[in-house]
Amino acid sequence: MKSAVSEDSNRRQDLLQAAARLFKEKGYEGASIRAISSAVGMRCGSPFYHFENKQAILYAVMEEGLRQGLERTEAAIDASLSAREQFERLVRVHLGILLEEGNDFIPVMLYNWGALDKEHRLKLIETKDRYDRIWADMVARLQAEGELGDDPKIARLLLLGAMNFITTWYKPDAGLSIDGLAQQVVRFYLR
Amino acid sequence: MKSAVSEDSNRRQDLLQAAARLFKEKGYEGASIRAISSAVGMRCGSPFYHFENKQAILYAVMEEGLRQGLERTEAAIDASLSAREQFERLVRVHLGILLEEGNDFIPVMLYNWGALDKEHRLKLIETKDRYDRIWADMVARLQAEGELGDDPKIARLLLLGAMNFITTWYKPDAGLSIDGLAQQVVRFYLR
DNA sequence: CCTACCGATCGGTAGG
DNA sequence: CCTACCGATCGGTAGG
Repeated sequence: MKSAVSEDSNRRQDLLQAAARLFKEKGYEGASIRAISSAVGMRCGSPFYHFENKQAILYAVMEEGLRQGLERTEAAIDASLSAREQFERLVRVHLGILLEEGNDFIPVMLYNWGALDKEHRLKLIETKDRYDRIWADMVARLQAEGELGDDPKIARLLLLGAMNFITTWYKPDAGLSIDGLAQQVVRFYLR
Repeated sequence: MKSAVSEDSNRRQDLLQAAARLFKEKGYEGASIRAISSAVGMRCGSPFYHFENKQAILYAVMEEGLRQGLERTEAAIDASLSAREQFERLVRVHLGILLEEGNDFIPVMLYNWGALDKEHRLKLIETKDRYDRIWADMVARLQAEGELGDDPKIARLLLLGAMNFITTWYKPDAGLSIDGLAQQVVRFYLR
């Protein structure tokens, strides 16, 4: 008897992981189905047993990223924490989502959003909004303590933008840990 | 008799502009030579009269961006300004380089750096470093007045990252001018 | 999931 | 800069 997670879904997950890594490295158009297939030891026709087409793979990568990211982020919320403590946690979790090994899903979403079909985009917006709301609340708490500039939308966008852009230059082996980076980010914004 | 700027270089410039716009919109791999050609009314073989290959177009786009950007940025430096005034000017210029219509060169560089050949990349690093030095000096001045977090490298990267990421969501027609945005950025960082 | 294959499109070239 | 073309690669499919 097979386990609850069937071998089929294992292979599907393998494809998703490989696709995420390659989409992040080379972009959606730059990563071919052949490259994704051979990264998991398949032939170039086989991914279409798991996904309808290449767009569906891109969509699944982003959906998986949002699912994982929202789960981790919501798990980091604790009403008993001070604003500063809560901020420290959210920053650390967000940087983990962006930079930890194997976490290529959200970077793919950030930098290949324009490659996704409009209909697929609409299906993700609701989840993205839940994300944004968490950060909007966080910014509101910090502003209530006089900690950030006064336009809440700009504050949120600049804050997240600064973190999101780290994806483009961060190298795991350059002597700067994600924990260290998270501390620096917090110290930069909350003095 | 022809003018100093020959028609040849006009067509080359047209190609560069169209390539920058399409690379920004669709990414390097997503924008075909055919699309770039037809955007300027050429046939698909003609760009190779002006450029050796597609990589050379990408390189030329980035080089043009750096050239224009550095020129504007250096022109904005004025030793008689206060740190805050200097910061306001640099932010405005940087946002202009990123967001003004027709300024697609630097965004292409920021988001397609990985698509450029290693040898080409090396040839641009010197100019990029001049850019970074200007901002490093700016950050040092602000820190000397106690205005930013204390790690200079992180401060520079987060500051520029927050601005650079604006490229991914800014829409010129959404009621937020670049001037207004620049003011918000300054107010966010220097309270 | 593989084999064998398809039409379309790609970057690039020769010759004018 | 166009015409006409090339080999390579692409996403995707039928049949098993």
